[in-house]
Amino acid sequence: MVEIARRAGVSTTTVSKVLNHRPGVGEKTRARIQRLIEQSDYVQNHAARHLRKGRSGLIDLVLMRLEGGYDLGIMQGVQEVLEQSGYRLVVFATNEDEATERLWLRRLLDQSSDGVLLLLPYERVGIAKTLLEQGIPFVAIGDRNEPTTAFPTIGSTIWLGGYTATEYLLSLGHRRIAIITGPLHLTTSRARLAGYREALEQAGIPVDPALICEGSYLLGDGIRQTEALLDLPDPPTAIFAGNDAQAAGVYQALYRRRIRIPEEMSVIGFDDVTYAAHMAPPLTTIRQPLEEMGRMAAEMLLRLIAGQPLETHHVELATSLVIRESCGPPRRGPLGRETAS
Amino acid sequence: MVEIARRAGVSTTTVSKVLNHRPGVGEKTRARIQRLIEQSDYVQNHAARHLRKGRSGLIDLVLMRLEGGYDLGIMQGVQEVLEQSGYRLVVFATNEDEATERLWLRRLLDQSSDGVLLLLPYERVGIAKTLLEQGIPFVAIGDRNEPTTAFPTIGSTIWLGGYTATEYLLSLGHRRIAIITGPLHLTTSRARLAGYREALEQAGIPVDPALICEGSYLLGDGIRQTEALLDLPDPPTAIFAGNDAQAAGVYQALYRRRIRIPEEMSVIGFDDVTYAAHMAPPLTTIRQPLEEMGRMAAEMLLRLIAGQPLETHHVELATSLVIRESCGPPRRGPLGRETAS
DNA sequence: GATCGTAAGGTTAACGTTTACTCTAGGTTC
DNA sequence: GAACCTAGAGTAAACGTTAACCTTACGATC
Repeated sequence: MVEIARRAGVSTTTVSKVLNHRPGVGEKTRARIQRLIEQSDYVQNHAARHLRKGRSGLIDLVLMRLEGGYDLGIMQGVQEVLEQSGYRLVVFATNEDEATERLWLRRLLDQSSDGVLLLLPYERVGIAKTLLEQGIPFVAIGDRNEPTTAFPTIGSTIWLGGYTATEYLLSLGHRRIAIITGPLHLTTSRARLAGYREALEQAGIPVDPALICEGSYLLGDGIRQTEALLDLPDPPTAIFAGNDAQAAGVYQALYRRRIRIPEEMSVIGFDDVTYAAHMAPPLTTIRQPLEEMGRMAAEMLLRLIAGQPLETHHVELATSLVIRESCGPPRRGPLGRETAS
Repeated sequence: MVEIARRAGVSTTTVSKVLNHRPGVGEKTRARIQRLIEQSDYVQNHAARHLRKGRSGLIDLVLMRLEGGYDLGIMQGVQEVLEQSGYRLVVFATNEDEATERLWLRRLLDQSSDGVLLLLPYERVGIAKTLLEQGIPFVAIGDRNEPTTAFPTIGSTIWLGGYTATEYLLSLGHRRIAIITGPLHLTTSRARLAGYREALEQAGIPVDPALICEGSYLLGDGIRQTEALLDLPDPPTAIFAGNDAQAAGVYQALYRRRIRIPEEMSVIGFDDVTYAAHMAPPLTTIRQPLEEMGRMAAEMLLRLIAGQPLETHHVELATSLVIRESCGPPRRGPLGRETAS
């Protein structure tokens, strides 16, 4: 910069003014400096600007684990917005480890982040509280375990999703519908379950506790719980998986026993991650608009950082039913080990 | 920091020495300052250190697109290493767009990155060249289109993978083996194909050009090309997909026609991404040790940044055959639309 | 023609650290 | 006991940029 100033025969102040599009520079001088800047391969030093202006141009996204489902959809949305805004995205995975969380939090406080996107349904070390105290702008994505208005949140209509999924299965004629939930200490899991119950009750069907299984949103749970369900004396005709990963597990377990989808068993998922459409058969699922959630969260955060007021502190996007090919009318009769042809 | 210095009755210099574990401070003073630091919630300002020391503590990972397959495996490995080292991971997707690439490159030059991991098989704007010129440490992951020794590269034995996959199918008795490659302008795609050819030739089987389809590593290509293959007068008994995403496409196309895997068609993939094991049936595939590649790349980069010499500039990790359930002996007779029972 | 306003540009300090260098006091060596 | 060394601590400059404030000159206004 000094170099440019020298070459233009002006002070660095003037160059800085040009660079930052601030007034106080004559038209001719501005043009001349502008040209010089473009000719040289000068790039503003990030650290110095950061130090001086107090903005790092970085946004942290914290999540538990890079998994390629839910998280990836969100990340794509976030990335899209940030790319345009000039902010850079820092990704951090806590691995659900307390020490790692603490480490990250400590590092965050060095003012190297302008804002944070929290993709954690719950946390161990009071991240939200700390961020609030430190006045670091942040937005939480996905329903938080503690409903709060203290900070902005982006969610989706989970309860309704659970209701819709169940209602859809009912409409196909199913009466014995199993659900494999997420961990029930998470509100978001309980919301799905509540929607499921509500739909059943409205249809006048008693809720059978044997058909409610708890998973932890992992594929393995889908496998395990499906096997348990199949071993029931009166197995369900449809399975509602708490997320698409678990639905993939259901597929796998059914495949093992050579039970066909949807002829012998209907399966519905939740999330509509990228691979849901790619499963065989393509998975019918409740769509959460993940990318859009990511986009909105990023946009809200940017507004927060810019000090602009938010219209609402909690945005809830609509879930929707995506009908593909994994659900059909219930089978008649028991599950045969050999498929009826 | 000033505050701490004041409270300890010393100069900031001394505090700085303590913080950076440098000599020149008495044992007692050091302990006293140490205690004060721990008591206060002081965190070193990132920007100032960055400015002074010239290190940002940031590493950029550039990729074309967040996809959740190959890229995710690598990212996980990278993330793991960086987390421990104290570096933060900045993720950037070029979307294969020239303007976006250029934008990123320009931003990178503001010295806000200590190093770069390049997850691009090819690029539009000479990223590698620029990084080289600017002396920014970087490591390329995955085979580059231009074989080079100018910068360090992490790859895997792709050719051998292609060979092994084909050989495995041959060993099962297949004679008509199709391959759906990646874009043939990429060396890495051609390497798979070359391995395939070699295996066939060694087995004395003529290469049938009709069985070689070009895809672009996307699921859709798997679907499209499989359909083309099935419409052949003499369709193959096995399909070798250039990557697992394409294999998923193959699954989908086969599902549509109710062709069973592996009874009527064997499918083998490439990469062994997370979801390969979760497909139904679980996908037999050539494993690239993605996480390890990510880890190694990150470690090499850190060493580069630290100015330590590298043992080798090109590391090639071994691919391996992961046998799951998508391959079996070839079917006898033609493909029936109705499955033979 | 004196006064004022304004636009263009410069001076200087500051952002929070680190580091090269300096100073001081106390101990060691002959 | 003088010369020298060393450890502990401090001073001040520097990293590259920005912003508050100041200066100058020129034109407009009455």
